[in-house]
Amino acid sequence: MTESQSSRDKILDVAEALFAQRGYAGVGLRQVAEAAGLVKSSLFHHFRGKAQLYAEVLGRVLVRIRERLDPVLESGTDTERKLDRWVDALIDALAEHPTTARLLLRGLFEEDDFRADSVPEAEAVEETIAAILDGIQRLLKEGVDTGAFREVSVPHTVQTLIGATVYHFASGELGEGLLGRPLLSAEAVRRRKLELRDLLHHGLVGANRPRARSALEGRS
Amino acid sequence: MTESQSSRDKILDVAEALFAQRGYAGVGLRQVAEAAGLVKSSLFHHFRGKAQLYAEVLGRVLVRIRERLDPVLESGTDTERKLDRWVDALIDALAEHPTTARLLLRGLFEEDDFRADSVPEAEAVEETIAAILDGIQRLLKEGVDTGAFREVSVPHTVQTLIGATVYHFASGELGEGLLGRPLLSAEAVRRRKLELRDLLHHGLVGANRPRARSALEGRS
DNA sequence: GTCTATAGTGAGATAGAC
DNA sequence: GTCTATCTCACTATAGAC
Repeated sequence: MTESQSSRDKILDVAEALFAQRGYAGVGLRQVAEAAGLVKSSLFHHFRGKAQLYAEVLGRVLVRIRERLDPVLESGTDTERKLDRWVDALIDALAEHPTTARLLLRGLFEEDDFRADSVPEAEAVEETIAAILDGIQRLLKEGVDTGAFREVSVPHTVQTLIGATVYHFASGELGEGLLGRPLLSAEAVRRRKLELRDLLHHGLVGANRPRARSALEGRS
Repeated sequence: MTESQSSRDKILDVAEALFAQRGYAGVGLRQVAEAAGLVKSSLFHHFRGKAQLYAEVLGRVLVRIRERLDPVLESGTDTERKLDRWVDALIDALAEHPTTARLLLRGLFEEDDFRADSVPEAEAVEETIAAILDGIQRLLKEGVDTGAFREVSVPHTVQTLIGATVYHFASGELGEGLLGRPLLSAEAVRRRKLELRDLLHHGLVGANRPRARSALEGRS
C-alpha cells in the first residue's frame, strides 16, 4: 500500500484488480502495464509472460487466505467453534480485498483458458488449493465422526461453504442489488457471518444437544 | 438436438457451450463459426455482433430456467414444500445441460466485459434475472412472515441458495475432485438435492414445529 | 530496469460476389 | 444465406538502445 513498493509488487497489485474484474482472457498486458505506470514490454522484465503473471497473482491471494485459515484449524477448541472461526476467517479474508472473491471464482473457470499456456507456477496454486480443501474436509470429518455434526456428506458441505462465502462476495451487482448495500460494507460482512453461522448451527450441528443460543442477536 | 435445426439455432448451441467453457472474452467468433460449420463472416448474417450473440445465449438459458421455476411458485402447497420443489427444479434445470451453471456464473462477472459493447438484448436478460430473484424472494418472505421459516434475512438466503446450487454445478474440476465423480451423474445430482434439502430443513425451518423426517433416507 | 520499435498473429467487423 | 477478401485494431512477445 505504500508508494515505495517495487515495480514488481505494483504490477501484481494492478494485475490482481484487473484479472478480478475482467478475467484472464479479458485483460491485456498493455492495460496492466499502463495501470502500473509502465509500458507494455517492461512487464517482461519481471514476468515471463501473461500466464506466469496470472499464476503469481492467484498464488498470492491463495497464500493470504491459507495463512488466515491454518491457525484456526490448529487452535485447540471444540469442532463446532473451530468451524465458526474457520468461516469467519474465510469471510474476513474475502472481505479484506474487494477483488479476492472474484479472482478466486474466476480462477475456477479460467483454468481452461490458462492451462493452455501452462507455467510451472500453476502447481503452487493447485497445492495451496488442495491444502485449504484438505483442512476444511478434515475439520468436517472430525465433526461428523465425533457426532458434533449431522451425518452430512463432507464434500457436499465443503461445496456449500464455498458457495455461501466465495460466491456471495463475488456476486457483484447482483448481490448488492439484493442486499441494497455494498457487499463489503461492515454491516453486510457482519450480517453474512451471522446468517451463515445460524444456518450452520441449525443445519449442521446435531439437533439433540444442549444449545445455548442468545436468541436473535441484534437483527434489523 | 435434431440435425435439421436452423443455422441460427446451431450457432446458439455451439456458442453456449463455448461461452460456458471459455467465457465471453475467451471465445472468438472464428471458433464459434467453425464449430457451427460456417465461416466467421456468416455469423454476422444471423447476429449483429459478438455482444448480441452472447446476450441471446444468456437470455435463452435464463428463460429455460424461469420456465421451470415459475410453475413451482404458482403451485398451491405450503411454503416449505414450495421451497423444496423450487430448489429441486433449479437443480434439475442446472443439471439438464452441463453448460448452464457455468454460463450463468460467468455471466455474473462478465457484465463488465460485455456491457462495454452494450446491446438492447441485454435488457431482456436483466428482466429475466429480476423475475427469478423476485419469485424466490417472495417465497422466502412468505415463509418468514407465516412463521414457516426462521427470521432469516431474505436476500442473504437467496445468495446462499444461488451459491449452493449454481456455484456447485459450475465448480468443474474442483467439485468433481471433491465428490470423486462427475457433478452431473445421476447419483451426484440426487445427493445434492438431498444434502441441500436437509440443510434447509434443519437450518431454515423453525425448530419448534412438528417435523416428520424419515430418518436417514438412504445414505451411502 | 525502462524505453522504442517491430514482428507475427488473431481479433471483430464490413463489402460485395454468387 | 454463405462465401472470399479485406480493413483496422489489439494482442503476446522479442530485440536492442539507453
